[in-house]
Amino acid sequence: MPVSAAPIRIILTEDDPALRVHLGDAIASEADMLLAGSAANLADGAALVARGGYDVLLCDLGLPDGSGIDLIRQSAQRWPEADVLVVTMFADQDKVLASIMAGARGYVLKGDAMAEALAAIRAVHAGGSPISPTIARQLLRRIQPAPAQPSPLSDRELELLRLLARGFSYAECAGLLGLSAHTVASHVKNIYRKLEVNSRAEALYEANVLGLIQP
Amino acid sequence: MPVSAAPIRIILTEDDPALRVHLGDAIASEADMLLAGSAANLADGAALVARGGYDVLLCDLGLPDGSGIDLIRQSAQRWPEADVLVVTMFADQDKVLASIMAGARGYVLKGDAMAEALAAIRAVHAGGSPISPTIARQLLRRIQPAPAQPSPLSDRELELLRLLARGFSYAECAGLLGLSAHTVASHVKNIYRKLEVNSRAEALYEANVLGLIQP
DNA sequence: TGCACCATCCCATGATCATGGCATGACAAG
DNA sequence: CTTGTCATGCCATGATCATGGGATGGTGCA
Repeated sequence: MPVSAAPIRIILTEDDPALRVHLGDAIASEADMLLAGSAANLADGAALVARGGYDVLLCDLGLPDGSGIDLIRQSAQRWPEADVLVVTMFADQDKVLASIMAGARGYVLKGDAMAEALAAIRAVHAGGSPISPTIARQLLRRIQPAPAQPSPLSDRELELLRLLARGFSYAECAGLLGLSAHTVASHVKNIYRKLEVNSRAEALYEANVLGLIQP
Repeated sequence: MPVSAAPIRIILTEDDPALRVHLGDAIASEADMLLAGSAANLADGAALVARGGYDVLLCDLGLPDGSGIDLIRQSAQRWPEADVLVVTMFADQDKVLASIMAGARGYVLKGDAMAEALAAIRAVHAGGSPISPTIARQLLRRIQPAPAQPSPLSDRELELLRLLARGFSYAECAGLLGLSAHTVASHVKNIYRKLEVNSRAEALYEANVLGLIQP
């Protein structure tokens, strides 16, 4: 008979006492879960995070002494293997997104049945990210390449710009492209004119803003 | 009595004849959907895409004359407002991810009930991205910041590096930071020594690789 | 106490950059 | 034919950068 898996150790930061107790009780009554800590504010939550020893952090955002997003960030930095679920309201899509950008891997909706919350905990611990298609769509917007703008630069100019971005001197670029250094300088003049800049760093910054080269 | 909404115009690229007909029939029999075109290979699919006039592209990946990923890319570039769903097998998680990176907004699983496919079409058309928590997790890995490496640079050095990245001269940086230009040059020497580089562009490149500054 | 790092500042100087000006030939579009 | 772009190439020159060398005072650690 194999030994049972270790319970999911959960810490909870939630300032609403009723919800904190309700969630805490629900977790404590699950055989595969363990309530490893509970906090009512950011400072106490931060102490729990600093101490470690948890698999999942449930984190409310509106805390009396600060934003739960900071706590999410701390957890993600300090314990990147630990999962974080935001405890939030349905209307708070922007906040969910901000939390995800800070390191959360899903959310638990206030007002949902406890069974939903427990399922989200199990899902995130199992390596998933329980998010809605709407949130997923917002995420896709952040990772899918934008439709290409027509580039103001010619292919040759882009080729040279990539070398400049690596830090090669004109002479080195010339060698790499099989040109004269004078030609490189001529291309640079054209590139800077088109991008309306006056230095390499400015050009690289602008090219990055315009999506012309990979950052 | 309000007029009914326009049907979802769907084009389909799928080389398996049985599945193409099956999907096509399912779509055509839905009151809110319209099969706007059907192709059995990449070239015909590309012609459908080029013609436009569709809201959702259903796209198989393994086509006899090339990869459906190219078609997805074309659709995303040419018609960024159109939605794309990959037609794929459950085991093809890597391909789903690659498709999503190319511009798809969800997937339809071969072998699933038609009702699932139709639901996915409606979901994506309604602005969602119907993806599993596992796929979502993989996506999060791409957008969430990696745990910060300890930076070799001091805060002051980082502050200066950000200004250098914008293209400010030493004199300008000095003015902005309330320092002497000599001090700026001294900081630059330290920055370049720590990053083991010899020019601003090299420093910026390296800083970007190390995640020290935002690209 | 000694050492390293941080932050600040300075000098001197060679190397590189940036840019105005010039040129040629090829190609495409009106 | 004219014009503009692209790709290539050159000259001259002032501005800026990069860097070796030097300095001070403050802080933290062994």
